[in-house]
Amino acid sequence: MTETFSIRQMCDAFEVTPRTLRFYEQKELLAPMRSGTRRLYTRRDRARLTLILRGKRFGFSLEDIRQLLEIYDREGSASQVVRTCELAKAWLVQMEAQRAEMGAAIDDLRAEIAKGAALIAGFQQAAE
Amino acid sequence: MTETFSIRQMCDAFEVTPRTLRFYEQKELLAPMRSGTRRLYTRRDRARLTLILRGKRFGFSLEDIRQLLEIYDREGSASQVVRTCELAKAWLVQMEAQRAEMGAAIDDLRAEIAKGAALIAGFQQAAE
DNA sequence: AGGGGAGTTGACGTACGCGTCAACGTAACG
DNA sequence: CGTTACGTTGACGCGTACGTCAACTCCCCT
Repeated sequence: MTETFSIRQMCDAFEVTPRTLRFYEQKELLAPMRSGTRRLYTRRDRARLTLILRGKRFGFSLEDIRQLLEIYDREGSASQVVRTCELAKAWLVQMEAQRAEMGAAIDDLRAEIAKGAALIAGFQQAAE
Repeated sequence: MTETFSIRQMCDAFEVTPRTLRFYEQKELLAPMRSGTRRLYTRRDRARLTLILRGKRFGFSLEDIRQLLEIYDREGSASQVVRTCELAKAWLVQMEAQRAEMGAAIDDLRAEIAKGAALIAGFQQAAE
């Protein structure tokens, strides 16, 4: 039931190269099991990789993402959980700010498109 | 009234180094005027730099951003404007997708924080 | 005239995120 | 038993985005 993936299956599923997966492992973002020397990726590894690729799309560094992943690793003492929770809240603030800025950028771009559309309409009018 | 900035004033205003501004210029993201050999940054350059730094925060490459900046450069023939407008719309789709994904990531993180808070509440209960 | 301070152009160095070999292991198939 | 396929560990290379000198030019000020 713990369906495991080979490195190739992971690559096909997530559109990354083996090099990338090994690199993430070296950077301690992933820690797949081994069957002999071969890597076996579990559901947990797939969840982590999803978060890694998502983080990258937002422009976070792998080191940033490594911190973030710790938040999703439910383990540790009470004080550890408290610390992690604080860290998570800090991330939340960051991400909400970025989302807001993205909204502003989208509005700007929309306005620019509207200006362009108006220009085009002008051209067509002139051509009639 | 075309208040221009020296390179140092730009750096202080945007928290970047001279090297960064010269690098952006070399990559044709900026094209400040010159007074002799010295760079003079106009309002237009400041607007562009704002867009550049914003784009970087979203994880876009400088080459991506160079494309984006063309959209904000209102100049050219009818067909040029049409082409630019199409490009802008493609960007809009991309950015809206990224914003949506950011929303999902934020929700995930919020849920994780809630789980942590529940755990902490449990610890406190046990300590009473 | 001399000395600062700000700016300029190379040129080399560096951190990050992988790409790309080479050389080897090993499990399976005919 | 050979070979074919898949996987492994180094090790070096490369593109991006700058940092960090060095060496020189201006311009201003006393």
